[in-house]
Amino acid sequence: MRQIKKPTIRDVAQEAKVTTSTVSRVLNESTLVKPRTRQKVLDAIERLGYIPSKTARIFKSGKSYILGLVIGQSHISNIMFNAGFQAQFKALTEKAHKEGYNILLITAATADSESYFEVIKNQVADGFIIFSPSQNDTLTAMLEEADIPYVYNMKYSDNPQDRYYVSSDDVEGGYIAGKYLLDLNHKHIRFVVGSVKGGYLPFNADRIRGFQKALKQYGVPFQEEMIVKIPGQMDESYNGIHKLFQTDRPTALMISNEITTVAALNYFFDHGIRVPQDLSVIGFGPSEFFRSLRPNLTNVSYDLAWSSAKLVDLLLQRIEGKPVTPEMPKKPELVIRDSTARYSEAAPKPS
Amino acid sequence: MRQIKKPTIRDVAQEAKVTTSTVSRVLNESTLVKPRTRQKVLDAIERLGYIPSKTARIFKSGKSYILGLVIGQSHISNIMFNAGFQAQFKALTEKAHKEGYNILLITAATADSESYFEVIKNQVADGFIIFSPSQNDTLTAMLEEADIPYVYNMKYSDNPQDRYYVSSDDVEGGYIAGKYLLDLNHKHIRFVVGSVKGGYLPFNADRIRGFQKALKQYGVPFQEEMIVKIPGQMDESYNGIHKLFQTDRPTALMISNEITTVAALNYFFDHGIRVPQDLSVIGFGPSEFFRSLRPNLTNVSYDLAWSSAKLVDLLLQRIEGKPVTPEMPKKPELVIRDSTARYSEAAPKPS
DNA sequence: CTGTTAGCGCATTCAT
DNA sequence: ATGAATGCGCTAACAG
Repeated sequence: MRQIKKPTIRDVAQEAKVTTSTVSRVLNESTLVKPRTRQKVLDAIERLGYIPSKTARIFKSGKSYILGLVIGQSHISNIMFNAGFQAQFKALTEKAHKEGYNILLITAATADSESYFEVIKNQVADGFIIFSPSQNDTLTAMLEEADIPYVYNMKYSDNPQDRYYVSSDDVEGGYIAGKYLLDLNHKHIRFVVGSVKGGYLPFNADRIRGFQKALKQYGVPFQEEMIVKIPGQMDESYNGIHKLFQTDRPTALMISNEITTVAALNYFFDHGIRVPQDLSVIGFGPSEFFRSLRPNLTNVSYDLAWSSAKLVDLLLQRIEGKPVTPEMPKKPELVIRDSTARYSEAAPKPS
Repeated sequence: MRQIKKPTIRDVAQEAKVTTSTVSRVLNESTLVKPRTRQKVLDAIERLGYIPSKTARIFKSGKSYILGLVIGQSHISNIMFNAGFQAQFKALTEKAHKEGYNILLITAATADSESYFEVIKNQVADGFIIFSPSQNDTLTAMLEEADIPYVYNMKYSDNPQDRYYVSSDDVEGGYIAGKYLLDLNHKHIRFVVGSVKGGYLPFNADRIRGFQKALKQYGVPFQEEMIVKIPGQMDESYNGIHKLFQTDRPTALMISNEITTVAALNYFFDHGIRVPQDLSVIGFGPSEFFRSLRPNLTNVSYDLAWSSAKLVDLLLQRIEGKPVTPEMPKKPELVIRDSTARYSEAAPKPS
């Protein structure tokens, strides 16, 4: 029954008593193949169980209809359980499939330019969606040099030339969160963010900037200790929150990472800190996620489905060599739920 | 600076004043290329910015080092936010990368055999990891016929010949959960499971079987209403739990799906049903997930990292044509945490 | 140690 | 409407 070797287009041609050209024509639904010959070929294909070699087709056409999604290996564990990543990932794959592409998941050993480029250049894909490495200037240069289409999932440079990304307005995000808390009379606010090698990811830097803008507007002086760096994994976050609350008792918290948010809520649950009675909490990320938490969390809501779809569009434009139409960053919205309350001195304080 | 066309191995050969064979040899670090020529070639490569065509290499070698992960499009939304899937997915990609493979995410329009086969056969991948479609007998036959290496993520057949999967012992899972609740004096138990087209997924059927075994052992008669079918998405689950608790007040719940578990906990939070005081709850899935819930959930713990790695091993064995060594299903363990308590009449009942 | 030759499976000229 | 011939980029067998 089974062939020793998989049948090729030649076997089909022979079986159908035609040439490979004809077979190729019926495969590609070419114009004008006589119905009779066409049927002969189809029969032969059926009889042999012939499947055209995708590999050869890619080789010939130069198009794989594959989009590479590049992530640093060290990030993958953390990132995979992050609600924002999940939302992006889902939107990315759905959009890609809608456009006839599949997603190839690529991980680099580390999150630096060299490691990224090393894996990217050896991959079969028409273009790459890159989850930004720690530094990406050299990576960008290398990709340009090699003429490889790419897009980044976030703002990756301050050079206005570098506009191959779709972002949200993160300054606005930090601003509306801060402003809302200040409106609620909070002054003792802490902004919990992740940190990479002591610095901030660009979007966190922007959010902090927005937060500072709100503070200034309300005449509250910014102090360094308002920014609290806590790692983004569950246990480390829990410990980080613990450490914070041993020395400090803010009345409001902004948390830039979803996993840290869950860890914080768990910590508050475990230690009888009531949200929002004792503490107001604002999260950042996809709204559906915060809606599934208890208490329902007030959050700065990002439309990741939208930005992910735009990102794929952008990449496809680059692949097709079309001029790229940059997208305006979408403003995030504040969704007010049950985790934020007005601060007053009279409010019960945790012991 | 940039070439009109990407340089090929021929361009390099010309530039280095050697033949393509020699270039190929240095690319493949072949034995015995004179250091001097080797350096000449390397220089030429550097000068031209040459990158070997992965596509051509795949075409030649027939090996892509890509593993296809096949999911029904209708499932992808639900599956992506499911803790068990995430854990599998993460473990799968990490293991694949460790073995030098990348994961290509493939979605089929629907979850039936024809749709699955249609996308699979047109993909470039050395083998496929298939998240089981609703019915897979014909799919399996077609894959065998086409000589495509595949494995399923779960038991997909009762034919002992069909052993291309790695599973856990789900009968045991249902059994230990039921037994523990019975030990705690619960009799009014409900087992919440998903359902597909009115039937159960094989692993749920097994878990139910295990539950029945426990009941029998304790002399508690099984009744149909002990099994509650609730869809696996967040909102539908919430509504399903709501509906259940309007007509029924079990003292203990086993929940076969992680999202449904979260939805249920949210419902209990919203309606003042205390866990475990008013209701004991047992979840099924990866332990880390249930540990991140509040209250900390007692759960039947599956080692998805282990089974996923084994699954990749199995697939690689098939790809390499090695005889397949089937793996014994691993027994899940009951991890007792804070969501289960002994039942006594005196216990406070919700109003 | 290096060059010559052939061919992987397919699509695409160019003839007929 | 179909066949014959060519080549995509690379590797490998065979010479030399």
